[in-house]
Amino acid sequence: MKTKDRIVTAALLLFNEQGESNVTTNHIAAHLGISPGNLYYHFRNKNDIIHRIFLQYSDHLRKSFTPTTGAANASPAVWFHYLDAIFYVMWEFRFFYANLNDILHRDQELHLQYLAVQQELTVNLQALLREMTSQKVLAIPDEEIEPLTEVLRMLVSFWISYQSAQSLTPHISQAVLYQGVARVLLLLKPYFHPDKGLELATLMAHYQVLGSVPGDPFHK
Amino acid sequence: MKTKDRIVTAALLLFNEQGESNVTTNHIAAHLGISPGNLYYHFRNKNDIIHRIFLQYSDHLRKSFTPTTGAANASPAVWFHYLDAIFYVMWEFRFFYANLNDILHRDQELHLQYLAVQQELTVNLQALLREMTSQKVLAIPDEEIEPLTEVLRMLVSFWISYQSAQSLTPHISQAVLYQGVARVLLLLKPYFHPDKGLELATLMAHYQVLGSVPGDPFHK
Amino acid sequence: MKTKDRIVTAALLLFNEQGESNVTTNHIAAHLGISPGNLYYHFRNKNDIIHRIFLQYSDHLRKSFTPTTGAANASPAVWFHYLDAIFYVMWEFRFFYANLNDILHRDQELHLQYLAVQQELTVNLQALLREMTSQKVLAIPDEEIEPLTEVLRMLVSFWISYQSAQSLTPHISQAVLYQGVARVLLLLKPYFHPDKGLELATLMAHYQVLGSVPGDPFHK
Amino acid sequence: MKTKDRIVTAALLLFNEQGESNVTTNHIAAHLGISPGNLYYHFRNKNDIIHRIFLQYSDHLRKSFTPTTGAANASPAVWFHYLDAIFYVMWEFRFFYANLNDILHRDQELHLQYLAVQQELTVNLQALLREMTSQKVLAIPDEEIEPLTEVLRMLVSFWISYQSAQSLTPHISQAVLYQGVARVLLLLKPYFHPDKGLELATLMAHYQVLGSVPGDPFHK
DNA sequence: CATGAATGAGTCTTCATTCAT
DNA sequence: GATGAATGAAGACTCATTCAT
Repeated sequence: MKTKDRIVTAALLLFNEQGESNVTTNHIAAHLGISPGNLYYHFRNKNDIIHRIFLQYSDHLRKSFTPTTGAANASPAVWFHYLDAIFYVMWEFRFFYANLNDILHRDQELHLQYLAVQQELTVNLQALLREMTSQKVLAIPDEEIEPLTEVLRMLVSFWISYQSAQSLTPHISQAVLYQGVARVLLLLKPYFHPDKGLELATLMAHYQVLGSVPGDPFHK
Repeated sequence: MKTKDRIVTAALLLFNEQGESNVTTNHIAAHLGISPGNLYYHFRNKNDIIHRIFLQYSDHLRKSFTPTTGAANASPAVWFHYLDAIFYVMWEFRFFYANLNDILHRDQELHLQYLAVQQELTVNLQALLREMTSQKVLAIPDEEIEPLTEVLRMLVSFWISYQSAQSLTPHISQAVLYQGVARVLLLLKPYFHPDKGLELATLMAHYQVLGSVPGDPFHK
Repeated sequence: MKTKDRIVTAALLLFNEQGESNVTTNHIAAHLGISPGNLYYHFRNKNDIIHRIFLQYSDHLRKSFTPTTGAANASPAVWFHYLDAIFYVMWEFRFFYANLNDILHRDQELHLQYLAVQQELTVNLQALLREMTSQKVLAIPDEEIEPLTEVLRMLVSFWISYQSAQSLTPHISQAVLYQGVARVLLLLKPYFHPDKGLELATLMAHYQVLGSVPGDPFHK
Repeated sequence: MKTKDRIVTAALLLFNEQGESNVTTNHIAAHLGISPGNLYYHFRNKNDIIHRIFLQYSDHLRKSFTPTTGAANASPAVWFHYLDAIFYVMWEFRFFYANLNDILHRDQELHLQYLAVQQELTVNLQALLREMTSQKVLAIPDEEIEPLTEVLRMLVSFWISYQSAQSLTPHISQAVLYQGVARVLLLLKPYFHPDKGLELATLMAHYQVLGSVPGDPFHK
């Protein structure tokens, strides 16, 4: 692996473990056993590293949330796909969610890119909900689509922050993130078509189980 | 007003205006025209000031969310009271919501107090929802009370952070907070008893108007 | 002596001895046995210190070059005064002359102040030459007053740089500065009225002697 | 053109444009599209490049200021030649004049070469003035030849620095350099033989025109 | 109560230079 | 000849906190 990639990987690891603000460029360099100068050879500054990580993040988002049309959206398999994708991004880039505002307000360029990605997501999510409504999976009044997508985005974006505030340690476990995924379903539950009760129950059960792993295997 | 109180007031003002992390103890002292030493005579450290602010915060919360029992909970006046109280606390202590995790994870004692208050709130909120359900205002299945309160708490706790992330400036307007209050209603809407449609519509209209002040009078 | 003044004095000393660019804020602090933080308590940054020194510099200039009118300007005593003042400022702030452009182009505010002082000086110097011309001491054609003042200003401003370039060590001695003063007289010599030959010769002899001290007593 | 020469050419260009201290070895390499390692293959270090530029500089000087003997020195054509040569060297190596002391005191070997060239120049210049005096073009008392050559050298060596200090931008235009050439004539004017008034006036007019180009064509 | 000077560890960043390939 | 990754010492500056008066 190239040094440049090793830096990104190490930064992501340390950011996720210790919080972005507690990880200095010197920490990252020391962690890799390279000199600070070398790190600055590959990246102009710390924000530049975060930029690179953000690219990975938005790539994942774009790949995972390309909307499908038609009957596919009536299949639980597709629903699993989306919910798993939510979980994956939340976990892999949890430092980003945990320090969203610090990071965005320090770097306007990144903030603009973030807003662009959010805008795409909003459009896709609304299309998805409308499609599911027309597939008779959901029954969401048209005027509620918009506020609902907003609440859903907010839930996903700040679930980690919320959970971090609920716990004395800033670390979050995968289980806690699965609980967040389950909450997404909870918010949609009132709108689910009665016919789909069984499928919905299966989905919810799935993520509730994942969300209740007693001993978190990832952090002691 | 005593110096000690003036410090708390000034700190709250500056924190809300500029963000807690951007306000140093020297800023606060300079703002009041006192010496940093004097500030440290009254408070052991910066966290100690935040502690005092937090006391005001939790006092407000406790006063405002004491649950009522019986028919009172069927009255829109009471609902207004709660929603206005939510708004008030969000606005008055917005710096706290904007930097929740930074503040909590730096100071375990404060964090414990925060969790205690949240626990009280959770109990009260659940009682309120149950009471409203028994008053035939809402119809929330018992097993959904718990997750719903959690989502509501989360919505209120991170609405400011969410909105800050959506905007290029970290400043928050009152209008934006009223939109958050309106979202609380939105989440409850599916559970409202059909009979209460009119009252609900009035409530929602009220906060939507407040949330859509075109020119924000607080920040240009 | 207050710490703030001690910092200015130490900075001036070290700047003059080692060159402004070779003296860091940490050097200054270490030289005084104070912490870097303390230095930054008294001054916002390194330029701020230079600013303060520049104030002393321009104060001296303004005090020393207030022009006199009338017969006084025909007296050798007054000429000595001006030439000694030139020497004093060159010596006391030699670091400034030695690094003029680096310092000015790094700090626009200082640069503007510098230009303002230079403008004053130009006006005063031109008035002086005209006065001496009308007192029959000099005979400078009116159209040459302007370019001549410019050359004189330039000579004084860059004499130190010039001499530094001529020597393998960057240090300059007082003798070398006196040679600069003598050069000022040299440039004016062609314009001196024949009647004043004796006075001029005395003046020149005075500064030539000072400029030829064999062993420089100030630097080994 | 060989890489080694391309490096020298690029370095000179960038130094003149941006100032020697603002141009890193990496800048030069990047400007040429070569690697820093390659640059260091051809030159031991940054000073080594400056060394090479200095060779060009001194070659020009030596070629241009070889003194002529006899009647040739009474011809305005020769005077033009010398003054144009002064201009050419000032313009082509302006970075060197702008940072003379930084460059010399960093590199003793270069400094020694510089002093040697200056010594040659001094000898040649004095010979020239003496020759012109014996050709009845100038009338300089023998004891003033020496100090006058020194002032002239100083004027030429620091005219750029002086002008840079007078302007808020560090950039220098050709017009400004022509003004410097005109100042050389100004300093000699008092010594010019009355018979040569016409020729002198022509010369001065020539360089004054060049020195007063309104819109500087080289920098916007 | 109050002053304000002082501390010092820590942060990001730069750049001439080296070296294995 | 050339690449480009790597080094490391150094610099300016910040800020919560302490302490003598």
